[in-house]
Amino acid sequence: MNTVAGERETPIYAAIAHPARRRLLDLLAEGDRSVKALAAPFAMSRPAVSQHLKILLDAGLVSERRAGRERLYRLRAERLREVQVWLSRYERFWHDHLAKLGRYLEEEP
Amino acid sequence: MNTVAGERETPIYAAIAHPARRRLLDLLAEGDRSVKALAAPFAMSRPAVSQHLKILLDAGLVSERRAGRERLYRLRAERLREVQVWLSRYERFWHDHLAKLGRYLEEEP
DNA sequence: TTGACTGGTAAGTCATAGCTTACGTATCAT
DNA sequence: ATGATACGTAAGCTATGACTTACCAGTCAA
Repeated sequence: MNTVAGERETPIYAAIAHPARRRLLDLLAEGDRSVKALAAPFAMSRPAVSQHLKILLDAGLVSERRAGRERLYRLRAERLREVQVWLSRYERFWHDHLAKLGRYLEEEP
Repeated sequence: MNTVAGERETPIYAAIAHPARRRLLDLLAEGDRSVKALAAPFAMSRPAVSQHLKILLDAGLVSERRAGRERLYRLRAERLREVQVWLSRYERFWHDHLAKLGRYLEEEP
């Protein structure tokens, strides 16, 4: 059993694994929002939403600034690019018809 | 506190949240592999890899077929498209940044 | 048939994710 | 100054994710 080298973990994939956090990002894509505004559509408590926001914050997917007694969260979508880059290695599987044909020929010798 | 409607959860995001499972997909992108071959690069036990494979299987990201005493796993990359579609809503954020950067560089030679 | 492989699954442990309520702090309005 | 608002965080609970070892069944080779 050999070890996989350079296994440094990105918190981004775990951050977007939860549907509530993806929804939060979706809301923030429309513009900066306060915690209250972000929590409104959810059935869960506001502290729960705060905890989700912290996870997004730690992953660098959002930033926060204070405005009076509110805290406004802002989307940092650039961090999602890492995921897109990883996904791009698989694009050929649904874009490239030749690849499909190649795989078909492989399974039918 | 209103409820978010239609909160149907996809197992795909959770499936790709674990680095070992992303690595397994990466390995399978090179071609079909037996469990033994897939487990080789990992420090964890083979049953652990089997359990990861089951999660990928349940998410529809891989399929399995039997060949003698081996089980060959095959990538089903099309299922990743769902993630790419979600990500595409954020592409403009870094495309905008790049466009701005490009214009800035043109103005300041 | 016997023994070596391949690989799934059960059982058990440990850590942590995800929620709740309770509380503290800063800000604003009156 | 007082009370209401916005929010973070601590504490505690439960469920589950991620591993391990032990065991089982199926396949192949001698």
